[in-house]
Amino acid sequence: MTNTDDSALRPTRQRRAVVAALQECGEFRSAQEIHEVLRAAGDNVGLSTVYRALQALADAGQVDMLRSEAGEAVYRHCSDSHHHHLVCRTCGRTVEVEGPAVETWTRAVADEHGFTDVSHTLEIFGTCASC
Amino acid sequence: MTNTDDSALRPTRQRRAVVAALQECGEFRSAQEIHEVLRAAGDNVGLSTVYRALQALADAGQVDMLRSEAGEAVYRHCSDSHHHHLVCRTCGRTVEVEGPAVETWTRAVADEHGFTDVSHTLEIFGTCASC
DNA sequence: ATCGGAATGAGAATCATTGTCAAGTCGAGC
DNA sequence: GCTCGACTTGACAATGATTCTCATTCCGAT
Repeated sequence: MTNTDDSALRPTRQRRAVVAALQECGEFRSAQEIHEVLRAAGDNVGLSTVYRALQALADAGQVDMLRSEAGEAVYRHCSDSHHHHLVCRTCGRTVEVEGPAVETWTRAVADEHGFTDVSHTLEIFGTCASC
Repeated sequence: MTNTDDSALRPTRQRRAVVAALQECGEFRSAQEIHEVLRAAGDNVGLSTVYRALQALADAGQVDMLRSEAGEAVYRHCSDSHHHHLVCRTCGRTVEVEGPAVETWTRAVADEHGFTDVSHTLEIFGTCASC
């Protein structure tokens, strides 16, 4: 809608660093954690910048954002297609899962009650085999 | 499990007030909002107390807690059975919905990947007919 | 190389939530 | 009805994530 597509995200050193960190890590990480990682790696990136980069990436759909059970925003580099997450609440290991039936169901339920412009959030938390 | 059931929640004036406010309201409200409502009604209840009461009620399963899109914890008095919510993002109207298939599916997916001690969150947001 | 606008960063500011601890309240037993 | 100890409360400080501010810096088209 409001996405003019010429949103023009300038590929700066800092943004590249954030993207790289997310790709290397593979799990959901908070802005603060990413900031730590970058700092540890010698990349000096301001905390505000990390927050801004992550939000921009999330808005652009290049990363997934969800809230941990503690309520913090955590980010992860994911595949493009719509999917949900099965997350280990101990080690953070994440499995992308798809549930066509769930998508269908949510839409049906929303229709049934006259709701339009529907979106949904679904996350599964658990303890993985190795934890 | 850890629930000894003799959890003994003393029914104090403040806790009663919080419960009453939730029941009257019927929609998801934040701790701060409940605090406002009580204060406006002349019931003087400390903010900390409201937070504690809501957490206790949520733990006891007497109210549902979820995070608004802004990330704040919001509470609502709900039926006992496990269910999810279809929430109007304009007026806040809430419909409780049940999806046995979803429950089954989440458990199956978790099992399949060796996850145990599984929980899940599922909320549907949309615009209701009158909005 | 230059210019304008976008991006950065250090720190302050905000805001929900939690912790602290002395004072108040409940209710079982006398 | 009165007492005592345990549970609760509340005013305020403390925490911690996130956002804001704004002067400085960087990007990239000209």
